[in-house]
Amino acid sequence: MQNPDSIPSDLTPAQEERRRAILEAAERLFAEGRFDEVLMEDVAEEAGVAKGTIYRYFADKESLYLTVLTEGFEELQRQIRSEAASPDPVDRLERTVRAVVEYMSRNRFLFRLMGRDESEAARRREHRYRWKVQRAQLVEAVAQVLRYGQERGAFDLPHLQADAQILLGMIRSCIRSNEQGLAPDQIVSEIVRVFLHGVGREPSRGDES
Amino acid sequence: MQNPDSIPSDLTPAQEERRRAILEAAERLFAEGRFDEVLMEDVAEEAGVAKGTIYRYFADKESLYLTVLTEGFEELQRQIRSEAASPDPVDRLERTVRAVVEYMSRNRFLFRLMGRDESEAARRREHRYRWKVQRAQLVEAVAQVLRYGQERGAFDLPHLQADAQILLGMIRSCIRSNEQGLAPDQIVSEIVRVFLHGVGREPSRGDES
DNA sequence: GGAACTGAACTGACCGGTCAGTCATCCCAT
DNA sequence: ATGGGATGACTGACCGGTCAGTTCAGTTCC
Repeated sequence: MQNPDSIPSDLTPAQEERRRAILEAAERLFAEGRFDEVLMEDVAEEAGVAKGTIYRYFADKESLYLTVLTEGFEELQRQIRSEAASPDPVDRLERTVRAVVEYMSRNRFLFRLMGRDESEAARRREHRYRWKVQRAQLVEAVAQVLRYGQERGAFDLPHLQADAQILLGMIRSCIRSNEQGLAPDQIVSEIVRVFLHGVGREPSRGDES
Repeated sequence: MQNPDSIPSDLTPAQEERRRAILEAAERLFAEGRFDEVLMEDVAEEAGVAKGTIYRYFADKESLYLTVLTEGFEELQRQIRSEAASPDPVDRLERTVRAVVEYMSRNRFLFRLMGRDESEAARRREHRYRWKVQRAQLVEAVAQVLRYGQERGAFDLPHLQADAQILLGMIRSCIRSNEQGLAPDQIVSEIVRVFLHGVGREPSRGDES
């Protein structure tokens, strides 16, 4: 840990592969157990690597944990940004929601980790900060999509940041609840429906698509 | 822990008080740190009690943790049920949301813990089960309120359980994001607004209150 | 008087992190 | 081409610190 070269930044392909194996193992284990319940030995075994090797790629358990989070978020953000290119605001929203839903369904782990608070994720200042930034960027990516619609008069968002958070929260909850069926497409359309039109039926006017 | 009387079920008022002090201390600490970061010694100190005393009321750390969760949820459910008595569906919804928002703002800890997954909360089968039931009951309490509106034709909810989850998710996210101001009342009304009417502006009709 | 509590010391399991030794690979000298 | 030796990644038994949980002699409260 104190050894400065213990975390090399340029890796050979083979090393890259190992690093990835460790990260994926950690992902899986951290997703289904508490931090203290996940043993470095288990991570090593799951990754098909000796315990000591982990410490060649990550300074310590804490930083392994944080890296899992960070890289997951980065990937998700990339997905969102690459998907949100449609000119129609509603369409763009739908694509964004779909990107998040799909990513999170595929990576159940990140979905769980995402809900945990910064205090949970990282005790150390430096770590907590990275995590906070990460989260903020994700929210911002979503907010971007909403702002686009707002500027074109398609959405009405008095609290843009809060509304982006709300949308993410809706997705999160919906995926969690999805133990009772519902295909990804259904989830996406239900979320978009509620987010755009709400669940209220105006009794006065009888409008429904 | 192996001592069968170590967790007495009928307590004198003074003992009740002690138990509560321990629980509240644990609440605070678990809210701001990871399970493994919270030391029983700290809990004892925070509660103004000797470490050994904790073990007169709780079998072990795990069960203390679970009790914090469980009793918090029970309290929240009580709040919801007592608050949701208005005959008007929308009003009832709003009161429910307010109850949750207020409770969670007051008990930041529960808000955090609530987001954690069952696997996170409790490794042991027995515990995980209790926690799962707890969550389900909370969702059910909210779903109840929605169903009421549904039956009166005020809401349109194709996936009642999912929609209850969505609503809870919205609240959760909104409170989290609330580091940027927003009074509880604002939060409540924004959530209710989005949940009922959505953020979409129908460009065809120009209706807005 | 005795049950419950204190506080401080104690125990021992447990697990993060280490490091001496092993192994694979590559390179150069023959 | 080939052996041998240098380099550095990898291994896993081991170490040491940390805490959950216990114990106990003394105290407080009922």
